[in-house]
Amino acid sequence: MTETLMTIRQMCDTFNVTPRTLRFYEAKELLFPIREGQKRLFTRRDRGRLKLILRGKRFGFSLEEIRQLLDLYHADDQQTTQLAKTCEIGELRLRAMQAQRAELDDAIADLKKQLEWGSAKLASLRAQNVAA
Amino acid sequence: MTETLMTIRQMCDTFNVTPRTLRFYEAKELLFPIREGQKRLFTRRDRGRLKLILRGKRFGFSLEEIRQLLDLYHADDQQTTQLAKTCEIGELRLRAMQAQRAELDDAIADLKKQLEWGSAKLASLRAQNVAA
DNA sequence: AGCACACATGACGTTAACGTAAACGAAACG
DNA sequence: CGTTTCGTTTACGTTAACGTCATGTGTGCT
Repeated sequence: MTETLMTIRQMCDTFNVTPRTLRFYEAKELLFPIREGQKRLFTRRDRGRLKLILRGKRFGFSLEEIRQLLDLYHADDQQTTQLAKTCEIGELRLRAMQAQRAELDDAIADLKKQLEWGSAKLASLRAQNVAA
Repeated sequence: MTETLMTIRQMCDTFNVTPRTLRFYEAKELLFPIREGQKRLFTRRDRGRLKLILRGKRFGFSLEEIRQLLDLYHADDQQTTQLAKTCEIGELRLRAMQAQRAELDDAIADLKKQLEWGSAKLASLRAQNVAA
């Protein structure tokens, strides 16, 4: 069975982050480990959130933005109004991401073209070198 | 005719950036405006580079990474070895971008799913409210 | 008891990408 | 000629996301 509670070290090993990072996320209210005396114990919920945090970061979302998204992902107990608001945020974020994907596609195409040009140029330069 | 040289203010208005930004980019050797006395005058080449800089930034590329890409984009006068190196950087960057695109697609799919779930939940909540 | 070890809490340091303020030169305008 | 208007340099301030001590505490071995 996957232990239901994990120490800070187990978390670090599992997700490859430092203790400092986990404490920082707690301070920023992204995680809510329970306390056993002085020590932190991370729940299954915390692990779920951390997974999403790390993915969010890979796209350059700020921690603050991620916090808003997390609210959306855990909206089970929210009131209607609150849920509506978080959905709205999610829609905005979705559009932003789609726009970003479009731009990314553009940039990829551009870069590809440049690389082809570069290869061609390289080929011609090498040909010259051989000739000389 | 598009003026071949632009003042810092014209640049700012055209690209929606601050003078500080342009001076900063010059200090970082991303732009090379010529000097008329004390003042900067930006060339067509600077405008091209700035456009690419701004696009790069939208993907979270650091200015340093962007500088390397710019070298690739303006490699006409490079030596073979240098060109080969910049091409290599470009290839790496391309793979990174493609990977990022894949992750972005994943995240978009996830978010879409969550939003559908949210809408459904909202609908059922509203139905309850009407019933009550 | 003595000691290592895991964890905790400050609090200051770091990097990137500018913002912002001070202090000055040149030019254009009334 | 005085003063806005642009522009310049120098330099310190700022935010995000942690890193890196310094210092303190509770726990389990031996």
